[in-house]
Amino acid sequence: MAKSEEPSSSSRPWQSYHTVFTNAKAGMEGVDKEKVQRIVYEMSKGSKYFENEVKKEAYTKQKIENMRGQYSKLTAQDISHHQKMADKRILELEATRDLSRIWLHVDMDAFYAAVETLCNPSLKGKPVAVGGMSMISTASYEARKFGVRAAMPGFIARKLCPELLIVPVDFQKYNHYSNLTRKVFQKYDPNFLAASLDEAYLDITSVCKERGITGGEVAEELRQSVHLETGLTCSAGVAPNRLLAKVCSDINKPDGQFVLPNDQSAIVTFISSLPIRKIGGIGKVTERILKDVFEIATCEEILQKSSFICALFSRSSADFFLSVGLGLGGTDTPQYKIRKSISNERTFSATEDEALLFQKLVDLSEMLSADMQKEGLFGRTLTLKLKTASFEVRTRAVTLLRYISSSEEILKHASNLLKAEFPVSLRLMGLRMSHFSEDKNGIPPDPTQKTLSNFILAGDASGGKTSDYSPLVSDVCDNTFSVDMNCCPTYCAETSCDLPDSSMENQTSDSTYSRHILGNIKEVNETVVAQSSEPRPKVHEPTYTDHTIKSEKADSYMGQLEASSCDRWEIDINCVDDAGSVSDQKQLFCWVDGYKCSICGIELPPSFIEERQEHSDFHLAEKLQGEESGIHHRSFMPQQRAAQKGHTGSSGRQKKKQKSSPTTSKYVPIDAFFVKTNQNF
DNA sequence: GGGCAGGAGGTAC
DNA sequence: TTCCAGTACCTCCTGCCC
Repeated sequence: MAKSEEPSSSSRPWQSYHTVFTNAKAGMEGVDKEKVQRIVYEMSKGSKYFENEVKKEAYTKQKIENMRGQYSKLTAQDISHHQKMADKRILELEATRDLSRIWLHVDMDAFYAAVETLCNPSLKGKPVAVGGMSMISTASYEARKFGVRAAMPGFIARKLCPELLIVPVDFQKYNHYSNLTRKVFQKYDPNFLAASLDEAYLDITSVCKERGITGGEVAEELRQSVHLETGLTCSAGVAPNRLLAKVCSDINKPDGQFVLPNDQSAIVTFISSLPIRKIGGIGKVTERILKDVFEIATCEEILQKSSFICALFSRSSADFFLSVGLGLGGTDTPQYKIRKSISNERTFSATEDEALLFQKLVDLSEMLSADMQKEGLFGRTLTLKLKTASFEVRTRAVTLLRYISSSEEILKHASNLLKAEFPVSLRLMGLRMSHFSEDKNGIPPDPTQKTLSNFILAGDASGGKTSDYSPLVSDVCDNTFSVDMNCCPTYCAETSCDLPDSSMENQTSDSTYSRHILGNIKEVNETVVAQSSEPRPKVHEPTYTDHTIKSEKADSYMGQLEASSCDRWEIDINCVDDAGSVSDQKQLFCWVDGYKCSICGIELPPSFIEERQEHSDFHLAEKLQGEESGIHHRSFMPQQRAAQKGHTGSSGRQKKKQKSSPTTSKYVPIDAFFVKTNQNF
């Protein structure tokens, strides 16, 4: 959008198409950047991907403009104040400097491509890329000369280098060779940190001391050993910390090494001219922000602009930048790394066929469950990731009260998240599980912990075992994907009934999100009959004193909510009036002649899907809330109170959901800027 | 104010 | 011809709740 409108870029529009593909990478020094940029631009132009990139670019520009505005508003007094803070912080950070360790970073050279070449010598000396037409994982150094690189689509790579040989990925092979390299690494540091299949950090302090040799000598020996064991070459960097070691390993790639002595003045000299982009954690966007807002291009300049950094960034971001300016990085060896999440995602041809999308979700659920079970993991936050046909990425999450791992349970909750997005055309779906149980059996780590979930569960003070879970997959399959597809845009198939007994845990209230959304209808003492082909259990007649909603009741709520998602539902309300008599009311909601509301007569054509949905929801909520106000004068259980408050949250969540659309131009506060601060450097 | 949750965005490989 | 990945981590924000 904006970029092609700029006069400077009108004759060469590709120059303002900011792609990572022109960024310097080892082996790409002599590449004709302009040519690469033009080809990438021309191959991308007009595609949905391109359009999305343009949107993202506009977002970044806005971010930069906002920061520039803040920057220019800083008064001399502000700057002086922040300079003092920065100086103080720099002293504090400097005090943490540890020059006693020697770190070695090993990086295999074009690992996947090298393994393929090793296994198939006919590839030697030829431009090789590992991956497919849609994406390339690694490119050989011969291919890099043409501008081909990792994370580039194969069809663009082929355009850049018509002779390019594209080899499919084979992780079995890479794992095998990776294990061979790791056996070597282990000899030098049994606790080495594997950053990926082809990278590792080794603390070689002890080896150097014990054998009386330098870091450079260890690196030389290790590289030879790796080559002997695998036939592959690697590059190494030796430095006092991991951040610098990683930078160093890139300097003499391929098959080379660089040593930065454990000496502060050497570090200062090294850092002074180092481009910020060389630092792990500073990517395309961060680099642009630092350059365009602060005019910072090298690490040294970070310190020169430290007052502005402290003024405009959050504490943790500022700390990260100042550390980079000082050449500080990780020197300790973490005892163990705890997995935080596990996920899988798949890209496919864009489709809005809900049955097809559901099948993909089934596959993902099974894959995720299998992966979790392999590692003995139980999680309670499930995140659905979607990429629309226009490359817009959405994530939708739900945190459950219980830790789960079975594919049925995953699918049940994932389905609810997915159906709330319908109708939608997707090209990618993914599932991520996080919030793992410390206990391998899925028992919450600390039931007394003061969390909202526990608060809601407090009614079950006995801590009794939850009832066996009855998979609701059939519900999901039968109801969710066969109903009128004007489905509810909110996650509403989950219910949030009162939880006076633990048996409810499984069937209900396992969604904070739904708790918010459903808070407004949950206190209604009624039975709602969904118009579903699925036979529903018979529901008992509730009374004043009947706070205990059994699982069947939960099921009926579920039916109600599913019904609310549709264009037609019927409420069958048994409400209790002040005199204690029970009245029976029925109200049918449907679209008469396909467009007229049976309740209020408003006309909305079928194409107004969201509007109709909102309208349907409105009547349902109106009805239920009306009854709620009439029948509930009794005191609430704690759980009920929580859920009542959750009600007010629904609007916030909904609002947020709307706001989250990437198409919405958002004002981004300065603090919204992100910088990765604690990687294993 | 602090913790939690959901969502977005950035980064690395 | 083909037409932009998958996994995992992190920070930050907003909104809500206690």
